[in-house]
Amino acid sequence: MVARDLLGKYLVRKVGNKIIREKITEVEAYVGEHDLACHSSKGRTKRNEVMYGSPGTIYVYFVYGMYWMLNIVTENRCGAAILIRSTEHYKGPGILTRELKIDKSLNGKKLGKKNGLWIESDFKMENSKLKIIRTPRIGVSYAGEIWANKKYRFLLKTR
DNA sequence: GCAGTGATCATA
DNA sequence: ATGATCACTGCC
Repeated sequence: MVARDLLGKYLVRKVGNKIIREKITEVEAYVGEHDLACHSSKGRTKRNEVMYGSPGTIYVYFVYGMYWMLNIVTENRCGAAILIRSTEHYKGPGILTRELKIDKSLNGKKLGKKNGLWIESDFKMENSKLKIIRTPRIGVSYAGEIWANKKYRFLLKTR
């Protein structure tokens, strides 16, 4: 699963001359239209349009009148994506995007240096076994018992 | 525990 | 046009 692969990698954000490099510690998987917790479960709309793009596309959306959520599309045209929930220093998806200055200008763009947001891997991390914890996803109780309880949240165990 | 906040979507 | 909902956060 792609969600696991993102854990321990570095999310790199360049804004102006500043580069922020943050280790990803928490992600959630949203696996497609059949996943009732996934935005694409209600079909294709203007908001979730970019989820139907190709892997590596950035899906950013706005919730609760204040927060941007950062997702990476993982599958070709299935409406599936990974939510990046937190990194080493930024706990929580809303704080992460606030600190990294991520907003809808990145929506629909591809990960890559030219767009100022990309993923880098750490050689040491690739060769070490990561301790990963799985739990149900956060804030998706509306999805019904079956989908709300799926263990699609992945955390890096730090000690 | 819950208020704040505004885009988005369904209903009309 | 209106109203409900929301992949959250911070303060109680």
